[in-house]
Amino acid sequence: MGDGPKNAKITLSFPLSAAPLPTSLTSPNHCHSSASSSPSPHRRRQSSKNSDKGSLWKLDATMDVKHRPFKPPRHDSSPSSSPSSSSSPMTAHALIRKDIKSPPPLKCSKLNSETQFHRSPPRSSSGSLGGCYGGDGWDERHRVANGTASPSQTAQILFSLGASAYQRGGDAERREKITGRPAGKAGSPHGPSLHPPTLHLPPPLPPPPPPPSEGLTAPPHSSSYSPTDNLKPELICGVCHRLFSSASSLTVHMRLHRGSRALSCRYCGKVFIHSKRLQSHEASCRVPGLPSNTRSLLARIQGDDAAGAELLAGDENHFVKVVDGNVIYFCSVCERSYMTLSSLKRHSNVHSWRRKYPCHYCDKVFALAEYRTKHEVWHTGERRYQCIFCWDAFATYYNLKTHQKTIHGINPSLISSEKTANGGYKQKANALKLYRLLPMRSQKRPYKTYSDSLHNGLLLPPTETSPLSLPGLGCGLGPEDLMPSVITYGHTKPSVIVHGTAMSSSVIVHSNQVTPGSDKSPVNSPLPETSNSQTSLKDATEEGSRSRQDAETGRLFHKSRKSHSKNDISNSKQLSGSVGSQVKEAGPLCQITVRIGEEAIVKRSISETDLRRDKSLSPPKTKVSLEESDHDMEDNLWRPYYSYKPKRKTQAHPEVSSPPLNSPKSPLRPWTNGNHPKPTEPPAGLGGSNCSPTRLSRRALSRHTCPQCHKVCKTSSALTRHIRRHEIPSPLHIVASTNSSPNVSMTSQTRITTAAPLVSMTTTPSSEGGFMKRDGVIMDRERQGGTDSQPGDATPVGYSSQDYPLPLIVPDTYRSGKKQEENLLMSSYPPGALPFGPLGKVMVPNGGDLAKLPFYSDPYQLFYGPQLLAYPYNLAALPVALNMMAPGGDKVEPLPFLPAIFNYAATAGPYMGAAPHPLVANPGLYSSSSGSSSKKQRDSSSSKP
DNA sequence: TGCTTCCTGCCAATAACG
DNA sequence: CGTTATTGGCAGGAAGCA
Repeated sequence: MGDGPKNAKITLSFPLSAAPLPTSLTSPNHCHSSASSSPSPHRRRQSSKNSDKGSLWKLDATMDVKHRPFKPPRHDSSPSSSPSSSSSPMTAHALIRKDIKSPPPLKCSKLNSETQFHRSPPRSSSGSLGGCYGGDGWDERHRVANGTASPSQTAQILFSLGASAYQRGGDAERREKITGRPAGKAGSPHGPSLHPPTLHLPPPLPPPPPPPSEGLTAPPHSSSYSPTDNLKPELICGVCHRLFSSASSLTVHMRLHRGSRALSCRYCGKVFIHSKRLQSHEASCRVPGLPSNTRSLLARIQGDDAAGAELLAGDENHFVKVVDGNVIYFCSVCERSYMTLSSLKRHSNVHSWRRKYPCHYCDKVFALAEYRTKHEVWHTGERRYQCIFCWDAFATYYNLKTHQKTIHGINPSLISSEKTANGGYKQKANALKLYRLLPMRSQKRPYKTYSDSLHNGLLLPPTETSPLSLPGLGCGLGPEDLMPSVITYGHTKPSVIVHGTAMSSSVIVHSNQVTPGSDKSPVNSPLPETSNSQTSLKDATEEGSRSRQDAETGRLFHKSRKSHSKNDISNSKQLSGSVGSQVKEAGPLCQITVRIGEEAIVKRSISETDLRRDKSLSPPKTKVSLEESDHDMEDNLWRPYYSYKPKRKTQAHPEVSSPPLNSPKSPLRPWTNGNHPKPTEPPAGLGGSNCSPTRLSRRALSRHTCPQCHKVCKTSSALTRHIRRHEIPSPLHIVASTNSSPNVSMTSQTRITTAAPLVSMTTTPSSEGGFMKRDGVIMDRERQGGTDSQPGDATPVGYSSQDYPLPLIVPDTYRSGKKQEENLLMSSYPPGALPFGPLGKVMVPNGGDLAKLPFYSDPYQLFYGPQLLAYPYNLAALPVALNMMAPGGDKVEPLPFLPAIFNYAATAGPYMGAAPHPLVANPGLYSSSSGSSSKKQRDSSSSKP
């Protein structure tokens, strides 16, 4: 029974980082886990390579793993070998911990089931019923085949059971699952040591009685019936032979066989025998806009109730679960778990690409702003990591660390901070830093406006619902098909990626056949000048932003589409060219991306089904994102960092898609039922859904709808304020509007410009050299955009506010007033832009050693002299030397910055003349940014639903 | 092996809403 | 004006790639 081990292992592995898990653990949990948890697609994905081996994983486990670290382990029955693969922080024991949590090993399975009911009362019941215990179904279906189910089998089965199974109202099978689960577990061949025979529960039942019409869910407490219970013969269900301790219980149970629909969930079809449980379930199940696939996930996860988790509300993009008092957010697409909602949302973009972050210096595009920022460092040559021992500055933390290890023999990581199990960073109080992080030279980009993000979606006109046939895919993707996230990797080059918007999850289909012709088809989309290719690329990347705008503008936008600038037209042409006919018929809710090499480029998006609902609105069927054709670019040119290539450890799991596919369409959203005005946001679509789902879900149902963008506000005042925002033209907006036809209410240009009001702030100065020289390209673009504004040229328009190229050196006026510290530091920067070489690297004027050239000018020095850290370095004294901690004593407390003590000013040398350096004058500015607990709380609180 | 990219908890700044 | 949501940066290790 390789199963046991495999299972255990798998369970442990956790999605995030996971290295492939060794498959050698067996654990009772395993049973438990396998049973209670649903196979995580994600996990499977990870182990996809191993999938054969079977990757049964337990969602719970995953969660636990990630979160447990923060808590003291309850149990550490480390299955011996916790395989703890080095790579993954979570080790087997973590998993086990959870699984084993309460019950002794022997009772494991049984207890679990019981506990689950006890722990989370209402839900638990449903959860358990929900099929957490896949084991049964598994049992039924596959045990037969093998006599034992391998983890992989189990995983598959569980997974395949998917939403549909749950939603459709249980059938006998489901029921069996539930009831039989323990048995299945127990019966499991591998019931390892942890899984003692005692676990053998009475075989759930004789072959499933004719399933009641409704589909039964196992009685919540079914599992609780232990063989040991004294059961009266008369209390045996005549249908399924289940034993009951009381007549009332039996009576309730019989409802199942009667198949009364009255006790089935209106939203997911789950059947309950207790009305209270049903009510409780419905309350949680009734999440507006919750897509079916998410529901299925929820359902599966509910099974985890056994583990003491309680499922909370969620949205299209995620679902929430409470485990041991911790709120955990799960990505609906890959089921990764996150401690904070913000982390989850950030992650979600990886699937949706709702927002794209193009490098301003090359054609790379990133899914996270941070990635781009880091990447751009290589273009700018900025060295922000400064060694406190030798003052050398490095571009990356890695370089710094390497330097300190090799040159100074110090590993800064040893004394700085700690990581969380999920890979997150947790700052230690009084953490020491053996380096200084110099302020960013380049101006931070302004935060994007909410509205923009909210409407990121793409918004294409409602295209018809006609199925999207992707050439190459050989299949038509109907709306429904697209709903679930399907990820197919075909690695040929150009391929099409479809992002399903319906569920926030992205549907990605890489097809080889996608048509070179269509894609690149020069014919259709003659890509004009290559010179524009870049810009167009950026535009393309910014498509999301535009889309957002579009969404905001709503129908207006659609109406105006026809009057779009050439740019759009050309784009559309390109699109049509690229995507070809298939796109035309694209189903709703999706976004089509052309993939080049391993990467994806969003070619265009398709509007949400919402639009479908209101066909009258239906504008153009597809919105074309501007896009450059691939043919211009080679793989090298366009390489979004975030590759869709299946990664070992992450990425969307293929499986996920399937269940949802089959699953009935998600229930209509609240507004779909009636004639409500559509919620402004693109309904949840790729873009829409992703856009601040939370906010939307909370506030979307109000009545105050913006006529312009259909945004819904709760109060009239809010609406008024919102409308005012539409009325306030930004400088760029004005410019754009002047260029565009006055009659065009909203062109893509204007939309874009409005989206980037802040840009104007930066661009204005740009004329005065705000941009670095190496930004010449960008400047040109901008210029074009501002003056020429050729329809076809993407120019600045293509950038959403946050993506708009910004000068590396920003006028003070543009800086946030809060950035006093940075301002002070920035003031010490050498004026003007640094010269850059052909490769975007900083050039050393006299041919000096770049590595030794301080990125920052002299005035920007360390305030503590290296003499304080003479070799051999006395790390123990470092805290004191750095004036970060009080010497000696049990209590180590941070000290106020006391430059006088170390005579920093003297050692630091002259600063900008006689005047002391700002930091010297105001040491408080240097105080570390140790987070305040209050903030923490705030964050945590905010993250909680 | 060296280096880049990815990841995620935490936090600060900012935007939007009530 | 207070609250809440969003955005993006940082840390620093893991994963991935050449």
